[in-house]
Amino acid sequence: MAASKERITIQDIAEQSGVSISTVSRVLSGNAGVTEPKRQAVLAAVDKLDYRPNLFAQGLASGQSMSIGVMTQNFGSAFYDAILRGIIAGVEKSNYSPLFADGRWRTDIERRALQTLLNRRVDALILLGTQLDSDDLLDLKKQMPLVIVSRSVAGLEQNCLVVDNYKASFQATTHLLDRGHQHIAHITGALSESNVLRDGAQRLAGYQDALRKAGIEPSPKLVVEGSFRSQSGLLAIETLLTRGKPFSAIFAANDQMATGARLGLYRRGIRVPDDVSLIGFDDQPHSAYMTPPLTTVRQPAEEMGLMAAQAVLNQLQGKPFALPMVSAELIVRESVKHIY
Amino acid sequence: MAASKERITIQDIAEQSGVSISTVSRVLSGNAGVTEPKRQAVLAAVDKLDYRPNLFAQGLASGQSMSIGVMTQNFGSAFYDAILRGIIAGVEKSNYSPLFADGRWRTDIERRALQTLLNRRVDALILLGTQLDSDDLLDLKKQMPLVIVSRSVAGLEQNCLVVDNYKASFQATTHLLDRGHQHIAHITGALSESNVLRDGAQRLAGYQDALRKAGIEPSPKLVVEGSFRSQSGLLAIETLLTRGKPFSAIFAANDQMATGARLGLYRRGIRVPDDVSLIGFDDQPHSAYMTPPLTTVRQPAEEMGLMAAQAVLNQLQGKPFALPMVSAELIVRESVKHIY
DNA sequence: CGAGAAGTTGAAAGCGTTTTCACAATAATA
DNA sequence: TATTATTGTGAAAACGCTTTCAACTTCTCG
Repeated sequence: MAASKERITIQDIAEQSGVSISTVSRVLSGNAGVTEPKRQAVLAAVDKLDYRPNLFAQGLASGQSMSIGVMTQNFGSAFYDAILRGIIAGVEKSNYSPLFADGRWRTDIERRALQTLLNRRVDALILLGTQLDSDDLLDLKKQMPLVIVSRSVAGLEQNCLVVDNYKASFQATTHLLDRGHQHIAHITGALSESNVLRDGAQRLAGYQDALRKAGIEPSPKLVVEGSFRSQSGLLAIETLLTRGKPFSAIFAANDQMATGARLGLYRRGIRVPDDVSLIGFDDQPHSAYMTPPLTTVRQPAEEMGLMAAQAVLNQLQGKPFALPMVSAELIVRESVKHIY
Repeated sequence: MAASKERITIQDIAEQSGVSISTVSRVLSGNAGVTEPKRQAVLAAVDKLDYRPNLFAQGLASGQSMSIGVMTQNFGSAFYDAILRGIIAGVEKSNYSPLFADGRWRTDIERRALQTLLNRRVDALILLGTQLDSDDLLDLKKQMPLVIVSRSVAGLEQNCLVVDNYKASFQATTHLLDRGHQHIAHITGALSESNVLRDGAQRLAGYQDALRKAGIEPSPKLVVEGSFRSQSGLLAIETLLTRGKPFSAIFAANDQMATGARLGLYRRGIRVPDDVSLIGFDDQPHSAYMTPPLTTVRQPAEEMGLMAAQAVLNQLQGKPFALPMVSAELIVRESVKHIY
């Protein structure tokens, strides 16, 4: 565990095993032939002295940092954190290690964080829900392997890993319809924020189209714009109630807002699911423990992280890679009532 | 934004400003006198060419990486993530940048992750709830500035930042007593896990002593050991109910278990707080949105991160530093009923 | 058996900084 | 004014690795 007193270098290994440092470097990097006996000798020395190459020296000499920059938007977001875990797992068995940064959903902060990553000479980049504009992204893409998760960028479709929000949302709404609900409200995610977060818009579209397909014309009175935050879910209930148009179910564009909505209903003494049914989106860890447990749409976040990591690794090795559109899955729990 | 085509080096700056690279280095690092005109010239060149020193070269030459290793135990834990955010904020204005790793509460994984950090030559370390044994930690402490958050280690008291679990727990229990509760159950955190997670034990002690102080002998039948996970909170309700000893309130050692317990009560048709009152610990973001909103103990996680960062930065500069025991605060919401 | 191809190897040249060293220039002291 | 400190400065030596280059072996094949 403890690093030895004196830093040992490639020179030490060379002496210990009676070869030149070039040879040591070669056996360690593996990209050149070395006769077996020398190879063994070097390996033995490495093992004996517990040698660990100096990454700075390696980086300086080779121009590679053996690290992959990963930009999240918020440490603490259940969805993104799960992706992070997936990325860690995916990168684990490679020689690369991830370098994290947090954009905190603010373009200026993200740009600064990106600079830090770039300064550290990351060899590749994984961007989660980035706010950067497409020009910057296209530029980055030219410089190094790139994967963008949870946002699709025109011209970079190859490099984007997104879930089919529309379809998932369509399904969730259909689930409600199948259970006999006719008057279904929707709390949207943030809609306006320029190019970002179009997740919200896609989910809204899925909801509307599902309704139409069932022969129901979506009513503007039943959709209220949220911000993906719990608070906005709470507020949405007030708005909905004030508008006075009755509804028997609510589909929230994410679990946080569903949670907020749930509290709003509780405050008004409206029972879930007896009086109003509720569906969320994301399947946050705690959603399974809500009262009642929340029916929601699960995005395979961890798997997505894994896929992103794999794709980046493949690019790094010049191998082909593909990022299919991943589909989400409805998790049926107890927040939806069957109406007869 | 985009890095220029050709990497520009200190050499370019030297030429552009008509001085030697030594001088450039000096004005940039600031630790040697340079006459004002040259200084200005260099700065101008740096600005003009948008020069950014190569961190590898710097690291190699100076032996410093200008990075601080930060080990968390789980991306996705509300408490730890908040600390992470605090650390980021605290380190932001310095020249250092954080390097994150995830120990996932598994000693072997943590050791490996630590090695990665060490290989990257971090200049200092912040360890959150580490599982490493004290010998390793003492060893690390000798090598570099170190701050350990949320765990106290014998011989390293100076370097540990912990919250007063005992006191907070005592207060939470007292709150229940003050509201007239006599039969208070406790769902503990993980107790047995060797040296780690003694948070659980401290919270248990606080609970017991508060009871005793009120003249109530704590009953073993009312405490059930949990694991800090939601699931164990759910199970605990079953255990408690099976034991048959009545209780009017539950104090869970964290919010996750409180959430689990809440679901358990819901399943049994036991109302909160009408039939049973509930208190948690941690004040997770979503706890404010539970039904009913959960009374809980808030640890100032983000502030703790800030303090940890500051302490590490001070150490790095050879300045004195201190890590006071931070105290938690009871957040009264709606999950506790006043019994008359 | 001999010529060229292929495989091994060490010396040495970077990679882009920081830092030591020696020297020159300036300021302070006598 | 002559000496001695003090500063400011560039050349050059690290820092620890990768990679090119050239030399030397060892194969292959006609």
